[in-house]
Amino acid sequence: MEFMSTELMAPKIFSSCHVFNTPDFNLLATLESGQVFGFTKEADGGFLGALNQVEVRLRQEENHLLVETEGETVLEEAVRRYFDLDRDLNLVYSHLLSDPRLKPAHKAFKGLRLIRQNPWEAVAGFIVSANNNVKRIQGIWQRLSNSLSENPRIFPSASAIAISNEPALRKIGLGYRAPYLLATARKIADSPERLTQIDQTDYEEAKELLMKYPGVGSKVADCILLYGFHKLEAFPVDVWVSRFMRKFYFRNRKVSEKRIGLFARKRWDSLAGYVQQYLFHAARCQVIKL
DNA sequence: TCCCAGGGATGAC
DNA sequence: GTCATCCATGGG
Repeated sequence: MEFMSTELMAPKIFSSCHVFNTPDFNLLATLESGQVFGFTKEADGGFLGALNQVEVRLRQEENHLLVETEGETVLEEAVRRYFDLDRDLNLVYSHLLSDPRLKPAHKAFKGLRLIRQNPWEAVAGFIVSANNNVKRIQGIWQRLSNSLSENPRIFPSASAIAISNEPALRKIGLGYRAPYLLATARKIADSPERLTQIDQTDYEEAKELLMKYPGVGSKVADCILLYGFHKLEAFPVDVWVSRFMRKFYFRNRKVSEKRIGLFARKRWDSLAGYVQQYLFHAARCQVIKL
């Protein structure tokens, strides 16, 4: 499969660097916890990618987040909003610390924050994520950007994918997800307002609306609601979350993903999505043994 | 080689 | 409404 890795591309030189005071932030955990697929880690620990369709290099030095961009294009407010920097995480921590099963996740990943990414990118990314692994999703993300986007470092728009075709998407490696992504891109290119309206819709109805898009089932819809619309009661139940929840809260009984979601919302209420992110990352990284 | 991965669509019941 | 089966692909 031929695709240009970012390392082989001309090295990007950024002209300006913005510094953010971030006393309770963990960039590494935030970007490596499976919320976004478009950032590639560099040798010095920095990350190259795009934030709101703007190329950036991100780096953390102790209590400072450094955002390199071309010109003065990055708005202060946009970055704070993207990384949810103005949230007091102590409410999340109180959930994690009051439960011995979740404590290791706090210790390992304190400062992990939920990202508010572009809704379309969340839709596309998590359609690709179905029965897939993070490494492969990232590769597909890069190849979609390289082959279908005007700027190969930025993820293609819905319209750009809409004018593609199934064989091209299969060649990129989407497999059986190719027709799903294509059909959904075309629906969203046709009426983008149907997607953006979800922002003002409550969780339950928003989930139903999202599941009308091909390739979007219950779990993917929850991911889109959590990472694309910042609806924090969303509790995506993938294989890792399912294992964790069954082992620690359901005595290893087999329970439906729907029941797990209901249980989580009852227990952690409007912060269920945040708790999920910590426990998913901890389970997947084996910080918590399952 | 087999197993697994941030599951969804479909059809049977 | 729930449940089994099938679906591409590549990393481990």
